Amino acid sequence: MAYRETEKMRQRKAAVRQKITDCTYRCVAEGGFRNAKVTRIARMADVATGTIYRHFDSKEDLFAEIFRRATQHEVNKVADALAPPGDARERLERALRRFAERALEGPVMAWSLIAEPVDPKVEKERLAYRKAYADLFEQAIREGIEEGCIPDQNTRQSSTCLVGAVSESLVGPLSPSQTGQITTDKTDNNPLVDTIIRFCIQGLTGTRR
Amino acid sequence: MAYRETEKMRQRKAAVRQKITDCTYRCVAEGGFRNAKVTRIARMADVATGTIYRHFDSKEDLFAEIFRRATQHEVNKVADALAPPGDARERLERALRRFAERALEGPVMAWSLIAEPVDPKVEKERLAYRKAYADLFEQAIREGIEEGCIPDQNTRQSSTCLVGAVSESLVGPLSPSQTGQITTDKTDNNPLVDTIIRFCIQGLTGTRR
DNA sequence: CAAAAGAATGAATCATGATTCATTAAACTT
DNA sequence: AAGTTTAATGAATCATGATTCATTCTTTTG
Repeated sequence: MAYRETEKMRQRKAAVRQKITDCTYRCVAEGGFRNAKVTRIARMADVATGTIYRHFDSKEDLFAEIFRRATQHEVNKVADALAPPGDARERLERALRRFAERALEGPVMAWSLIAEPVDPKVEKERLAYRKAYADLFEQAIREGIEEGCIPDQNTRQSSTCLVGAVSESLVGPLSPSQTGQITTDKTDNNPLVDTIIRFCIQGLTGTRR
Repeated sequence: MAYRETEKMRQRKAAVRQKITDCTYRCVAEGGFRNAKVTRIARMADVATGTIYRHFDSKEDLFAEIFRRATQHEVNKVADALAPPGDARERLERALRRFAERALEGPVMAWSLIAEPVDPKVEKERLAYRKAYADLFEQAIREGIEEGCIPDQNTRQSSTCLVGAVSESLVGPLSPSQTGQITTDKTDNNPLVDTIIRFCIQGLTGTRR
């Protein structure tokens, strides 16, 4: 017998793979999937282009993995914001705010996840992503209805309106090229976000705060 | 002297040009700008690919023209809906409904105009398009504020939220490939549209109808 | 260390589609 | 009808970028 994968090798391979995914993520965050050419990723990760194909069957597969990783992260953030105690309305407001702030911090990534055209395998991931958000918001709206602080309505459709209002307002206008035209101050008192949140909550509850 | 363009020729050229733009429009309506390859347009219009370059400097220019044509049409439709008498709230509701119905009738075109990534020259047209919508809605909101039927607010931002909520709800979910999964009944009593409109009006006015 | 196996390389190949341009056809003018 | 000018043609060329694969480098094992 002549060769068997050793632990050291396993780790080294994992490290390379990790570097590739990290660089892909960075490329996408910078300029969307359009911007993430295999050659560029390879250069950035300091490997040969062929190496990428040793770790992934195709660019599409690589992208799908990145997409999954990114969306899990985002959805978790929003889920976290929804978790703490409070009435449904408060919690929804918190979640929307988190969603909006995340989008403002990384508008290009947000746009890529929400709206950039992608290959079929990635589109499949996107469906799951949309569903995850819709489920989160829907659940909260439903709880609000039970609690009586939100009037009865089609929860799924409302949830979609929420995502639409926020994402279009924040990432739609400055979608592809023109980044950095929005004041991305880390502090969460961005008046734009406030306006959007108010619109959403009113759309949901039909009452002015 | 040897040659001077005659009326007949002028008309024939105009006809060819028209045929090219028509076919481009159809291609885009079917599958977005992605789908509108020069070769396909040429085949469809029954001209040689080179002929297209006799009428347009580049594909980008052709696209820009199509985009302009399409958006003028859409914006006019919405402006029409905004024109008839009524209080601002009624008129806004009518305009939003028109906007939504148009999007439902041609979801792919709507998506192309709103969200599909396009070349710089086309993106420039899109900015004008967005602005046209924003201006329309904004003006109506402002009138509503004066009339007292809409509370004071940032009219520009609210207007963006309107466009976002509607477009995401209608064309976002079924953006690229999967058309025809929505019940596109011509009758204007689509419950999905009703839900969205209600959400928007509430978001704007803060009152349940 | 030599043999064996896997990993990495990156130039070459393929695929897609826009654009060009030498050639042909058509339209005017006298 | 011959000469001149513009229009149309579509195969060839260019540009971009994904993918392959013969070759080279590393690791493992006896």
